[in-house]
Amino acid sequence: MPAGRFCATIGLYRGEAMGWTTIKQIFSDHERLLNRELEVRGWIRTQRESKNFAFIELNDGSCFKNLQVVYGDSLPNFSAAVKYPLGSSLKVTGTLVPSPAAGQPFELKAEKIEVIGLSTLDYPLQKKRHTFEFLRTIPHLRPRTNTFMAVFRVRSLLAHAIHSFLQERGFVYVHTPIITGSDCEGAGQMFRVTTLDLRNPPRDEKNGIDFSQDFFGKETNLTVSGQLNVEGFCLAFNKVYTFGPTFRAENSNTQRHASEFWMIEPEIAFADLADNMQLAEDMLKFVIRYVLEKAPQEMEFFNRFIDTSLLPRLQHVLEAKFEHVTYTRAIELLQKADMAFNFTPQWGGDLQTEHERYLSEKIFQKPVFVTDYPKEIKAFYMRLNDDGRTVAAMDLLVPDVGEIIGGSQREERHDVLKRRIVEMGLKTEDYEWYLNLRKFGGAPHAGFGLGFERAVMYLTGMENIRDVIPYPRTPKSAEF
RNA sequence: UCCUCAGUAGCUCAAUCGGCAGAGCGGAUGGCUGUUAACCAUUAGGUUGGGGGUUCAAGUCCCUCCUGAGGAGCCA
Repeated sequence: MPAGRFCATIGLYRGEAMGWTTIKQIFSDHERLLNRELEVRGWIRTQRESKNFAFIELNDGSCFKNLQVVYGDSLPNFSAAVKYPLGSSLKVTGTLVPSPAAGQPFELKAEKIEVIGLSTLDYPLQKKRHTFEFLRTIPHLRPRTNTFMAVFRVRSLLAHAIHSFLQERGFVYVHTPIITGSDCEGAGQMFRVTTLDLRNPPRDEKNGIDFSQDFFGKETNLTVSGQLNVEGFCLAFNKVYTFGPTFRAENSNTQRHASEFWMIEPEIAFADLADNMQLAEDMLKFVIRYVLEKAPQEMEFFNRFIDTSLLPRLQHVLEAKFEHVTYTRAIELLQKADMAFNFTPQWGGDLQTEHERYLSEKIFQKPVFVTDYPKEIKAFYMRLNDDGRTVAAMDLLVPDVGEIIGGSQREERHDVLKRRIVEMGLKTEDYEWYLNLRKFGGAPHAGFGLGFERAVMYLTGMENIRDVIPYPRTPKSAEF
């Protein structure tokens, strides 16, 4: 049968019960299922054959583990089956029996092996280790590998964990717009959204581009943050959050940056910076605990093959109280450090990556909140402290990943906020609606942004953001 | 965007001073009665990222472009 043709009868989806047994069910209920006749459906991960018998490692996606299928030359299609290429999808019926060999407690002794979809000999995934770089060239196939099946299951669980944590605490999920009409969100370069003919755009009287003829009648872009929008909902619902895609057109080429990524932005009213940090710490601990509980096989795999210090480190984070240090104190600690930095730590300057790493990995060796940065290096909406020089901002630095959370208490005083907008060289008319939130019953409020992919990296030990996004988008790369 | 490194068989890599382009894995063929990245034997497989240049001779040296990785900046 040629590849791409289907021959076996396809079962219908029947809700939770699929009409056949999943490998997950077999692993969780193998004592009851032993010596029973079962049907499974999955893909050949690997196959080993001898003269009169053969083994297939079958994975059906229901769980991390493979099911060993054993079959002999009593099957009429034995000689054909040993040549089914890796990746082929099968329907196997047989009896679950105890395995006589070490390596697996049980196996499926096949009585019938039917091809659902044959693969071909040029299937790119081989019975050997592949580099992540190579697997990035086949993002549509890499979920069929151990590592990526584990990564993307954890990614899914982590998303659920975040929703669970926030929903259980009464947070309202707000879908802030992805297309934004304001170019003033203040977080980097944006992707333009337009239906104008780029080869021949309409011109205005100054020979500029006439955006009044564009789809929305003005310039529009993809969002770089939902924060400003969600603040309006925060001052109605009190506890709110966004969780959606975010787009940055920065030409960033690092392991930690992507052009399209997901971000979680909780925002709480009648709250200050300390409440904000407590929320961040509780949330991070909750989701770590959740993923460890729901994906023990995957996490064990990461700890064994990706990062051997992963589980001890996560356990340590669960037990530790996160550190808190002011920016001013952090600069002092860095200046006293017995370490030759490429950039000398100096009050008023940004913390360099090397400084952040030194703080979280050497001095504290656990997650650390750095707070109260100089107002000049932070966004206009962050609340001005009483000293007049710093703002109520916080960054959470974690070992190995770096900045995973950035947040602040927001400036709730109308006059101070207006002054800060002017000081930062921004136009007050662009922020009229935002200032109005302070005018019509404002309240102290605070929030933060959690980079979802960075959290996935932190929980899995994966070092490159391109390996925790199904189809990553980075500069010069938007294939598939 | 800047700095550094890399690109050779399907994959992972080697090729000494510029001198016949190789190995392992994967594939094919055969063998093997319990394999676990199975094992043993045989075998096929190449526009050395693209373009240009130097040279009797270029995978190797020079120029240029493309792609990838690591670091920096920006940030989540």
